[in-house]
Amino acid sequence: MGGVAWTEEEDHLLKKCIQQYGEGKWHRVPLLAGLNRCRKSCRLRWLNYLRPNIKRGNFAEEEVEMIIKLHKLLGNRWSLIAGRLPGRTANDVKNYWNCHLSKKLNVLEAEDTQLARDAQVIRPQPRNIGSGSGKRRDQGQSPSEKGVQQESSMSSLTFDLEGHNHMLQSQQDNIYACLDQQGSIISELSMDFQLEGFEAMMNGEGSSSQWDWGDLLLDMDLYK
DNA sequence: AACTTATCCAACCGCCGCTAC
DNA sequence: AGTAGCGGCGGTTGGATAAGT
Repeated sequence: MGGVAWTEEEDHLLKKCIQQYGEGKWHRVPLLAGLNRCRKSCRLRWLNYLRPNIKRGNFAEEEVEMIIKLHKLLGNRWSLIAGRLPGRTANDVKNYWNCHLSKKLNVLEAEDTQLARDAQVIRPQPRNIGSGSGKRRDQGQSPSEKGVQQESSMSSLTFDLEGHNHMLQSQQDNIYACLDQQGSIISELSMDFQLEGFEAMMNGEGSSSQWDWGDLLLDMDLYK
């Protein structure tokens, strides 16, 4: 493997530790679990292998389609992509992409380039609403990812940041404009969390780590 | 059977943004 | 304002195994 493989005993110790103390505080896990591993190794082992409900084996056709679609929208944001594939880890998705799909992508991109000449795609503009839950990396991004972010940037609609209320009002205005652009498809979206999040935002409860405006806009893109 | 090449995937590495001090 | 520590992320590595010659 890429490093020193985990033994069954180490797995058992880590599981026991997580069950006892919960996730997080990874810097303490090696000590608490009695493992001679760094915090990152413990976290990775848990997230990619030991965590409950991890789906193993081949990717289903629907999953592959979803990965392709999400990658087109998000670029190499593996954790975000994996977040929408229940039971799959970011590492799994990344490995699958690198092994199976990256080659296919070149072919698809060539086709897309041809299609793009024939049809102009209209996308929602205010893509930087909300802070988002994930990290942002400017370095190490693929050209396609940078392209996605550039495409997603809202250069024409800048927020007046004088006051928080004003900003929230702007967010609402922009999302409504966005909904108009998308043909008001929000009412047809089937996934519960989207509606819950939307209602929560409308009720002034703010966004959570599970949901933000970016999620809504992404879902709208996926819905197309 | 022996060797080479390709593929898979677990683990590691370095960097980033956030937070607390 | 500066910085150390942390969690988290994407890119890369390298051993195991399968497939090909």
